[in-house]
Formats: sequence, structure tokens, C-alpha cells
Amino acid sequence: MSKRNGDKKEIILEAAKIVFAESGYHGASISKIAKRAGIGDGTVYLYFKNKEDILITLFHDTIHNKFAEQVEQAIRYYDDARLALLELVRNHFDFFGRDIHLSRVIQIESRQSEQNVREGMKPGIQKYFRIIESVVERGQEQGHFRKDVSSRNSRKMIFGTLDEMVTSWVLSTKEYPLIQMVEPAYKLFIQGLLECGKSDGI
Amino acid sequence: MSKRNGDKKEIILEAAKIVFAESGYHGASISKIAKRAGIGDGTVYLYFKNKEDILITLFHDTIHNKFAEQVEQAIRYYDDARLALLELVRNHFDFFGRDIHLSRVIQIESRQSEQNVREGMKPGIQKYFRIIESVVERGQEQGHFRKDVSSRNSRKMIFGTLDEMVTSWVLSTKEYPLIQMVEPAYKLFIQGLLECGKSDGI
Amino acid sequence: MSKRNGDKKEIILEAAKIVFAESGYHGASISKIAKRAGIGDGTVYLYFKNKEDILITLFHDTIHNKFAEQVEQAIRYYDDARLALLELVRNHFDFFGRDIHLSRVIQIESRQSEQNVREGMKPGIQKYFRIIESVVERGQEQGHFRKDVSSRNSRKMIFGTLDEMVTSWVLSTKEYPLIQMVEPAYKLFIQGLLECGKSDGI
Amino acid sequence: MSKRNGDKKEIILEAAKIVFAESGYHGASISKIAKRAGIGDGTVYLYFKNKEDILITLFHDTIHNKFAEQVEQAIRYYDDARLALLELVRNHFDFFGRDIHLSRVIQIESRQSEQNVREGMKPGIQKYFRIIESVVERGQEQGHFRKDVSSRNSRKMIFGTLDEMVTSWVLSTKEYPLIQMVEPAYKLFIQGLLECGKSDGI
DNA sequence: GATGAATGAGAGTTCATTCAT
DNA sequence: GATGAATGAACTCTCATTCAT
Repeated sequence: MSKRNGDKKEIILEAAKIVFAESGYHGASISKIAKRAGIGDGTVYLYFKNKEDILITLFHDTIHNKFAEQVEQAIRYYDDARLALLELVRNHFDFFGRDIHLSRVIQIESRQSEQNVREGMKPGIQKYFRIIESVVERGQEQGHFRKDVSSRNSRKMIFGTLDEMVTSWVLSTKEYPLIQMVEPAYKLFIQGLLECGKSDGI
Repeated sequence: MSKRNGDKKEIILEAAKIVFAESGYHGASISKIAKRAGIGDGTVYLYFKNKEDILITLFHDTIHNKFAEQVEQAIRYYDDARLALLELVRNHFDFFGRDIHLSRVIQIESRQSEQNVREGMKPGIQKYFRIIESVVERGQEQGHFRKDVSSRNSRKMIFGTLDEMVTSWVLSTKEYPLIQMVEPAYKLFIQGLLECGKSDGI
Repeated sequence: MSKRNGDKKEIILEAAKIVFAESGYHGASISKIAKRAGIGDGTVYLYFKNKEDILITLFHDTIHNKFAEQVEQAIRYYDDARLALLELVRNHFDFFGRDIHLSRVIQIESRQSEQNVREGMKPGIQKYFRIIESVVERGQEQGHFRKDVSSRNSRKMIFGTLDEMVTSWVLSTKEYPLIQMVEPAYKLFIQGLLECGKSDGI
Repeated sequence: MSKRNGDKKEIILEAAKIVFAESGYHGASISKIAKRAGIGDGTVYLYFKNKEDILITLFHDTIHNKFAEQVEQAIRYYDDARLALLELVRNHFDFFGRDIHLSRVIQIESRQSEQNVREGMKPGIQKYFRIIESVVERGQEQGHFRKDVSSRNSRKMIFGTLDEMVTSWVLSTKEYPLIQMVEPAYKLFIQGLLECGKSDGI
């Protein structure tokens, strides 16, 4: 049955997520993944071409199909780009804050892979990049956001900051909830480092 | 002689840099590195404990001893934190823009490593983190930078943005000089996304 | 029904013939054979013990039951051993010239098998060997064929030559019809290499 | 030292010969070969690309470099093609009669290999083919051998017969020395099956 | 100090075979 | 009878590391 099939693929992905998070991408052998999934080594190859394929699928399912999709939906009904950006930031931290294993895989392990794999992860990230950039562009059109910095570069700041904050949290002891980063991140995006109303950027 | 010794160690590090950049960390075998360095495989083990050790040393030498050191020197004579930050940004892009192989290793390959290695790279990054944070704190004391965002979080934005911009450049076709990212990065840091004097962050 | 049963067995053998010919004995997986036969992998095991069994059956059916049988019938009504030999040669090339897939399996792939399999192919070949030898012996009794070479050795020449000619054809681009080898083979068998009436064998 | 290198390669080939002969090409694992050679598994890969490479080298060394070479030398000083042919036959059986393991590999196991391998064995066999054909052609020019059968076809008879006789001996209990096949083979080549001076080929 | 041949643990992967459905 | 998902033994091959020279 297709039900079954989906189930087993899901089971393998779930097991792989845990193993990748705990042993790292290169320390994760097919054998370990299979054992954790409670299946035979060979069975993995019925559902995935190889270890790369597992990581790519995990990444794509997560980032392209779930995360980027969810963000897109979440900001759909905000007209003001500033509010849309706030919602985007909230979603980012909310998503990664929910599943520490997943976050570890996405933030750390997925970057430990060959050219090959990174190629397979591109569509997912780029979908997210385009979402961020479109928010920035909307803000520029609305006259809220500066136009002397390209939306591409603004996106690099936004994504770079969010990414660094999540990575930092993943590698930390996680004493604070990730969601509490929404406020500082948003403030920095909007007004930068400047003391409000008091100072200028020289 | 320690002179000689230093020489050979340097030669190996230089070779490793190229091989890591071209083949990736996991695709780089000791054999390849030794061949490129023009020495025997076994000789590598006279200077390094293992492959991990090479990467850690390469990273530490570069980031802790050269890069962070150089940044520290460069901002030493700026009193105004805003100008110090500008100089820091300039140094960051200047440093990584000069050596594409090195940049690739630092931005991409060094993240493809085990817990172990990342542990060894910590001192270097943290030295740089502290430099950034001290600039921010100085700005706060001077009344230029906001105090409602911690220096730690501001640092995450600054480092995250710079890092993302370098990574983006490394993975691109490098048609633009990295140094031209100084201006957009600095602007975003200082005033964020807002249109100057026209808009507010809601 | 035995009819049905026979049908499916036949279908599997036919599929196996093609797959063996195209992928080689060792490159032919049960899975490939089943797919080609349009049945499930497991079904193969209802009709055959294993892959070896398929090859042995294919060989035996072909060589013992069809080919040797047909040759035996064909030479039955020739009294003169020389004419019987000619007919045997004609049959040999005719049979293998008709089915290139089969020829490939018999000439090439069936020799890529373990002791085991070769054991199972013996009865078929030996039946053919006995046919050849009996023709030679008849020729000796009739005073046509030499008696200073044993029928066993003469058979080795005859079979070795025919076999080499078929193999050669199978591995070639097959621009010539195999049947045209009847004449040179027969001539060489009968009078050997000597120029007729002119020369002696020293 | 190059001496050493040659030694170890030779040791592996010798071990492989025995293992191929005893377990068959497909039953021979690299592990078995290494164990028999008294070396580590990995060492095999310092000298050979893979199992195929071992068989190809074994075959080429034996057939192209030793056997065909030796035959070429042996017949060099015979002017009369009939005597050259006799010497060729003698050499063939002498060579294969000396080393039963080698014969088994050449006659049986080397035919159990993929397209790939057979391609690598071609140069060796074809060198031998050309030697046989050149003897036949010389005989034709001398007026001793028939011209109504091409040298190519005559070669197929000669090689096919010799090959079949060796195979037959290899698969037998080897109660007779292979060298005693020289006489019947030569007789059949020269005068075929006909009773001398008494009969005709119809 | 320098070498590089040798090692063997351990990875990925295939596929004949089984068995619950 | 028919299926094909699941299995796991067994294989090939790589490469960090050692050590006799």
C-alpha cells in the first residue's frame, strides 16, 4: 500500500534525523540509521538511493515543503512589510525552536556535506531567500525600507542574523527559549544599532 | 632547527588549505595533502596528530593568530565605536577577499567537521566574537548604540551578516569584489532597514 | 493445470534467456528476470530452486531436449558417415544461427558459472558428444575415416571447431550468416589443411 | 625498490591463480586472495585496481607475454609451415600441460568474466590468433595448405581443437599427459578425418 | 628526521532468498 | 498460486595510521 510505503520512508527520515543530530552527518552510518529505525540495512536502499539522498530529502521536505511553505502562508495576510517581517522572524524562531534535533541537522550537519548534497538543498533555501527578498521589496515600495541597499543584501543580513542566532542556540546549552530572540532580531533589522532618536550613523 | 620545523609545518598547512578547498574536508586524504606538499605521507604525522589537527591548526593560525589579531590592531586607534565598527567590517571583507582558498576552507569546509574539530576552532572564533562585542559595548557607553539589545545579540547580527555575505560570495562566481560589501553591511548595521528620517519601525 | 504451469515456466525461461544474453549470467538478477517475465520476484522460486537452476534448465531444455534430439533425428536416415557428418555440421550452425540470444547464453554466459552449474549441463553436452562420436565410429567402420585417431579425439576436433566458430560469430558483429560456415568446417574435417592431391602431411 | 614491487605483484598474481583455480573467478574474493598471498586486503589495491584487473593482468602476462611470445620464438626457425604447425601444437600442449592451475584459470575461469575483462584479454588471444594464421598463410604460399578455406577459418579449427582438447583435459581426472595430444591433433589438422589414400570426402 | 609500503577496520552497497499477505 | 517488501550476509574498496628502513 502507498500508506505503508509513506510510513516506512517517514520512519527512516525520523531515525536519520536523530542519528544525524547525535552522531553528525559523517558519523552516521546507514547501519546506525537502519538500527534506530528498527529495520534491516538493505531496506534503507528500497527508499533512498544512499545517505546523501536521505539528507537531501530530509532537508527538502523540511525546508522547502514545510518551513518555507508555512512562512509563506503566515505572512500572506500582512500588508505592511514591517509586520510581515516581524511575522517572518517569529516563524523562523518558532519553527527551529520546536525541534532541536531537526535544528541541529539543518544548522550544523547539513553543512557537513559534499557539493552534491548542497546542490540538492539549494531549491529549499532559495525558496526561503525569495520570500525574504519579496518582503524587503514590498517594504521598499511602501516607502518604509531603504532603497540604497539592495533587497539581496538586506536578505543576506536578515538570513545571516537569523541563521547565526539559531546556530548559536543549537550549540548552546539551550537555557533560553529560541522564541525570545524575536524581539532583538526584529529591532536590529528595523533600526539597526542606533540609539533611537539620539544618534546618527556618522 | 625550529626554523626548518616551522617551514615544513607551514608547507603542510599551505598544501592542506589548497586540498581542503578543492576536494572538501572529507575528500581530502592525508595522502593528497602530502603529495601536494611534496613530502611523504608519514611525514605529516611528525607535525600533526591527524587530519583534524591540521584543520584545527589551520583555522587557529588563521583566525586566532592572524585575522583576529589584525582586526584588533586595526580598530585600536579609533575612539568612536561607529568608526571602529566600520573598520572592523572593512577588515573582515578585506581579509577574506584576499584568499579565496582560505575563505572556502573557513566558510565551508571547516563546518564539515566533527564536534571535536569545532571544539578546537572555538578559541579563534570567540576571540573575534569578543572583539565585536567590545566594539558594541563601547558604542553603548558612548551613547551611540542602543542598549535595549544586548551586545551579545548585536554581535550575532553583525557576525551572522558578515559571515553570510562571505559565504554567499565564496559560493558565487565571484564576479564582484568582496570589499564592495562594506558599505551595505555597515549601513544595515547602523540604521537597519529603515528609510532614513522617513519611517519608523512600528 | 500442468498446462498453465508449463506456460509460466516457459515464460520465465524465455525471459531469463534474454536477460542472461543482455546482462550476462552474473549481471542477471532474479529481480531483472522476474520483471522481464512480468511476474513477481517470489514467483520465480515457485518454479525454480534458484538462479543456477534456471540456467541449468535452460541449457538442458535447449541442448539435451531440443538440439541434440534434432541432430539425432536429422542424421538418422544417412547411411554414409560422411554425409551424416555434413548434416550434423549443417544442423549445428543452423540451430545456433537462428537464435542469437540463445547462442550467446550457450556459448558465453553458461560458461560463467560455478562447478555446480557446469555439472548440471553435462548430460546435454555429453549426449551431443556421443552423437558426434557415433558418426565418427560409423565412418571408421565404413572404411572412410581414419582409425589411428580415436573417435574421442576426432570428436574433440569436430566439436572444438564448431564451438569456436559459433563463439567467434557470437562475439563478432554478425555480418555473415553463420550457416555459411558449413562448407569450410566440413572441408577441414574431411581433408584437413592439405592441398588436395598435391601435398602430403610429411 | 622496484625489485620488491615486482615481487609483491608476482606474489599476488600467484595467489590469485590458485584461488581462481580452486574457487572459481566469482567465488574468489579479494579477501581470499590476500589471505593466500599472506598480505592485508588493502595491499592488493596498491598493486591492482580490482579483481578484474588481477585476472586481466594474469591473463595478459601469461598469454600475451609468455605463451604467445614463446610460440613465436619456437616456430621462428622452421621454414616448412607443416613443421611450424607441428611445433606450435607441441608448444600449446606443453605450455598448458605444465601448470594445471594456470590452465584451469585460462580455460575455465577467465571465461566467467564480464565483457570488461574479456576486452582486456583480447590482445593476448589475438596475438596468438595472428601467429596461427600466419603459419597457415605460409603453408598456403608454399603450396602445402589448401587455399579454398581462408586462413581465418583454418585458424578457428586449429585453435578450437587445441582449446577443446585442453579444456577437456582440465576438466578430466588428468590421467593422461596433455602432451600426448600432439599427435592426434596434428594428424587431424593435416589430413582431417580421411583414411589415408583410401577414401575421399565425397 | 623522512619515508611510503603495508595494514585492517569499517563504510557503502547489492541481491538471492524468505514469508506474511 | 502469486506477490514484492524486507532482510542481512557478504562483498568491494578507501584511507588514517603505523613502523621498518
